[in-house]
Amino acid sequence: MNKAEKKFREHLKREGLKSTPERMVILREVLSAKKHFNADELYESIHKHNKKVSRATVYRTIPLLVECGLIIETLRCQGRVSYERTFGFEHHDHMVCLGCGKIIEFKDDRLEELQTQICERYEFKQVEHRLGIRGYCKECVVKRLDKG
Amino acid sequence: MNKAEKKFREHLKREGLKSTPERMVILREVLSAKKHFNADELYESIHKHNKKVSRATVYRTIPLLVECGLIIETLRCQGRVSYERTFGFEHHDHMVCLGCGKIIEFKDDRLEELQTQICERYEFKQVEHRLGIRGYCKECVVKRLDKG
DNA sequence: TTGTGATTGATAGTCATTCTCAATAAAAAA
DNA sequence: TTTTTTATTGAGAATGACTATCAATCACAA
Repeated sequence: MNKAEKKFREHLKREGLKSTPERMVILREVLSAKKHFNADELYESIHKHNKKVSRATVYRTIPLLVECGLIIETLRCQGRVSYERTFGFEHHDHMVCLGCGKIIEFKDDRLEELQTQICERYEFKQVEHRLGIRGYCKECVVKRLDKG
Repeated sequence: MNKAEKKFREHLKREGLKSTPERMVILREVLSAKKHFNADELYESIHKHNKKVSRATVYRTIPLLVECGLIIETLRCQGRVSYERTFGFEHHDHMVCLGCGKIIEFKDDRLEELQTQICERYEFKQVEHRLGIRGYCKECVVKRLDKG
């Protein structure tokens, strides 16, 4: 049992919920998921490994993982909610290329500091923040120039 | 005919699209809309003024207004896309209170500058950016303390 | 072991949004 | 001014991501 599983089990117990095998399967899949994933991708990934967990169960488990702090909701892609792991990862932000859909992750301590100051200015107690920048990666900038 | 309408008409013409009365009605409503609105609110607002424009037309027109730079998509509220005017407004960002839903708008030039630098670092040509901070406003912080 | 209530699976339901298509209309061309 | 072209409309059907339902099962506390 790894740390993430332990964290999840404790969270479930604290909330008066049960640690079912399905929930553990989903967690395991999340821990090996690619960087950004949506509910459907997670469901399919589980099924690719011959684990039979219903789609509804996947959807139901996601908010539990979010509450537990193991994953967060991140950039929407094609209007769909997507998630990424937070367990063992540092907070970061994203640039999304409108051309090719590439996601560039970045972290800048100055940004973190500035956000903290801004929140203090408004006496706002921050829980989470997200910066999303949309535009064109360098490859697409070149491509768009070529196209005229 | 005001500047926004002129801008919209020119954009439509440039794109080989038509300036229909319905589109102008929708634009007028957008210009008098409250700060943040969703498609349904816009539709209802139009109907409150006895203007008969179909819901589908409202949905169809929104992306045109976005392309034209008159409105932008902004914070999602209850999973629904919401919009706000950009015409005649400065870019700003949002803090959303998880307690009461209040939206605090803010602008900080240091943030704008930093984002520009970050984009330069990655050679990313920025089209738009959004920072959303979620947490608790000072009233809700107090309320939550009271509750224990 | 028993009892309780959470959880599952699979499908029906929901709802914001988009699609369809015949009729209409904006605007360019004649 | 009239005709032509094609974009656009309205209204309801369709879509699809996500949630609700419910009988059966199961995790876990006693």
